[in-house]
Amino acid sequence: MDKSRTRRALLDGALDLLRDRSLDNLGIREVTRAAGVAPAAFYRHFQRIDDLGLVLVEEAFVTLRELMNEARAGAADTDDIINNSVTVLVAHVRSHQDHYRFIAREQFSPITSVKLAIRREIKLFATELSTDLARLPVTSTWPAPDLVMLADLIVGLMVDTAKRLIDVLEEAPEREPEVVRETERRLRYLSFGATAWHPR
Amino acid sequence: MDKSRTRRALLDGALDLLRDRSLDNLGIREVTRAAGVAPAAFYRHFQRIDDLGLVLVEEAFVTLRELMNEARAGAADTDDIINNSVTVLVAHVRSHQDHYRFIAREQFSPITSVKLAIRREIKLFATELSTDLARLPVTSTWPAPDLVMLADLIVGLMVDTAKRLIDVLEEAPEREPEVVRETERRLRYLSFGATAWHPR
DNA sequence: CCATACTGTGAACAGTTGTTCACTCGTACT
DNA sequence: AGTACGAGTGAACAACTGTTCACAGTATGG
Repeated sequence: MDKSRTRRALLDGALDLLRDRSLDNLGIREVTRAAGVAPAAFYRHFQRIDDLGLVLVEEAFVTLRELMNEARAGAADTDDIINNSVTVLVAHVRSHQDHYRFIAREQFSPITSVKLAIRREIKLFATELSTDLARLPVTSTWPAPDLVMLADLIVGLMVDTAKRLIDVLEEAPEREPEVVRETERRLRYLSFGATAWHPR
Repeated sequence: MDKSRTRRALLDGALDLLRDRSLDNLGIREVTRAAGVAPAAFYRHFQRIDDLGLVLVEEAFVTLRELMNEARAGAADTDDIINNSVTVLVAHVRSHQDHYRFIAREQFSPITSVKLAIRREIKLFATELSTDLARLPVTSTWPAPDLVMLADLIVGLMVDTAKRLIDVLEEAPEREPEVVRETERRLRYLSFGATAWHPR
């Protein structure tokens, strides 16, 4: 009947299974079963499991852009930016756990199309972040490559934090504040580094 | 006949398959086939595929410690340390590609025992690195937590670099120097950061 | 030199997989 | 009102999976 309806059911079912399975090992029959649909129905929406994966990647990064916008909202001095960013990141990871776990895991996926898509999106994300950095007083005079470098370092830290958060959330939730503080420290370290850095 | 002989064959066969498969999706039959051995033989050496994975993790980190020792060998001023470290890392990743790819990929493995083992080893690795950092002039006065933080940042960078290197090596080997230069810059950024950092 | 322990074998098991097929509807458009 | 489209079905296919089993061969130790 409603095409988009079962499509969503397939995506959600897949995302649910991907909680403790890798995309590489995700069976078409499993997904359709989780979606409450006949196996053959899968092919009305995707050709292969890879396509399903690509859609999930796209979805995940849509939420990442949401994150960016939220974080940009309250911008004061550097320290506030850091604390605010981390708070927003934590809240976001918490409410989109499945998507974050998925991209963290499939970042090195043997399914090349998915791996490449994720890498491309992360690169894009870092570029956007670097244009934001260009507006800050400390880094406003830096040339583009240096901005990208710093943005890459920050994004790497974010990915790492997301990974830690997911683990902590499902294993020892009471240790969450600890992760938050750790991340803020590291981020502060990176931003202090900017004051000592001589760009070329 | 020779027990350790087939055991190695199984490990090597697995490592070979893991080039474009995730551990989660690695079949026992596949492994025995790659090792040229009957399926049932697998159970003489490992109970489940997880155990095989744990052995591979251990092997990978043995080579990582080799790396550490090699890198420690030629230590001069900070700039030399950076260049030397990166050179050694590159050489090492090149000659142990399969192991590095494996740990990079399974760092987020759905197979929890393997994931935990990797995380534990990385943590240990960072701790060792931090005691090395304590010997450097810039960081000698830092308290332990700050040293660990910096070590974590560096290790994170190394993992990231290993990942990039593997991709570059099998997709566009001519761009290797580019990755090397990029990594040196980032590492230098992190070390410059140390001069501006106020530990507490 | 014999007996014991143990690695590797090949057959068998029931279960699951991806993919195709002709099919039945319900929907939307003419 | 009727028709053409296409989403979802259920059965069928051969191929593969993990695991067990009794057995064969060989090395080791008494």
